[in-house]
Amino acid sequence: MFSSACFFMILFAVFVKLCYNKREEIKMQKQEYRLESQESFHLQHIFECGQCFRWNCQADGSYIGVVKNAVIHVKKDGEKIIFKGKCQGDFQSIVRDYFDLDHNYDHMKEELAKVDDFMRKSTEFGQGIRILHQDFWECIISFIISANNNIPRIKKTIERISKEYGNKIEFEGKAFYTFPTPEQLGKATVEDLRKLGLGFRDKRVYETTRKILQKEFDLESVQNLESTDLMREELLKLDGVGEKVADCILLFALQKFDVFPIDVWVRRVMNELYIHQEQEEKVSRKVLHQLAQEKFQNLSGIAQQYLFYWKRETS
DNA sequence: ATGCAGGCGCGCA
DNA sequence: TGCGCGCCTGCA
Repeated sequence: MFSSACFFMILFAVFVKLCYNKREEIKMQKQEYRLESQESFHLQHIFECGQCFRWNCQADGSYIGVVKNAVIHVKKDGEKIIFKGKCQGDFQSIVRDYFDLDHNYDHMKEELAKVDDFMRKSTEFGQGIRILHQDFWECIISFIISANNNIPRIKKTIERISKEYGNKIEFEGKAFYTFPTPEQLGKATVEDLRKLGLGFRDKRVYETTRKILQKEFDLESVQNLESTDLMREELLKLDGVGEKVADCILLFALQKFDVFPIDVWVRRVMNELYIHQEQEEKVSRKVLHQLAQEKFQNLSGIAQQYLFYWKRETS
């Protein structure tokens, strides 16, 4: 009698546990979108210029990544670009928005090339770069994780978070996982995050998620603030978001092309080209921001991407 | 093996 | 306001 009661209790506990772990199943459709040609669109330039963490190169040089609730496989065939994917909603508009296809990069490169010879060279070198229009929430968490970290490890960590807390999508015979929503990530404790390899960033991610869930930081209203400075000010209130991370979020999620994120590489290249000082670390952020503003003006963020990619790939 | 990687937050002047 | 330092972890 007692043991059978025990048995049912255990069964019930297992059932509850299963329900708790069960994740939302989403109705997905396979889709395709083709472009006959597109200015400034080189896969390696786009995905390896350090702006994103969820794209992986395939054996044939194509890339697969997860964007919001979609899996996208993008491949170039000469001038043609073929996007295949699985998503809910309009695939074409997801692709056009994410790959920022309605901005003219040729025009921006022309403007930057006029600045000086360095910019002419770096825009030629990274000729196929585009600034991806990334999800605000995902971008916040991803760049908090990027602090004092390297790209392979950042990618691994984000992958683990998605696998643990996101939704599964089957595509081309493989499993992919969406980046968790704030609600989904909110299930993780600091200890859970530590186990996923976030290191000392665990508390920062936990605290930022909490602030967002409790609307101490409202994702919608911050995006609708009237100036970039006000948005930055709000971002800086988040745990783990300093100037560099805030600027990356503004550039990569909110398309603030005039924002100039300064990391060690950009510091290095700016010093090498424009400052010529032995102790590069000593040049203050303020001076570098002023310099960028003077030279690149409203295209500072774009310029940063070309410089970064150029420096990374040639040194 | 020790240092370092796409910083941040803290304590201290 | 502006510095210096410690920090998880994995990889060279």
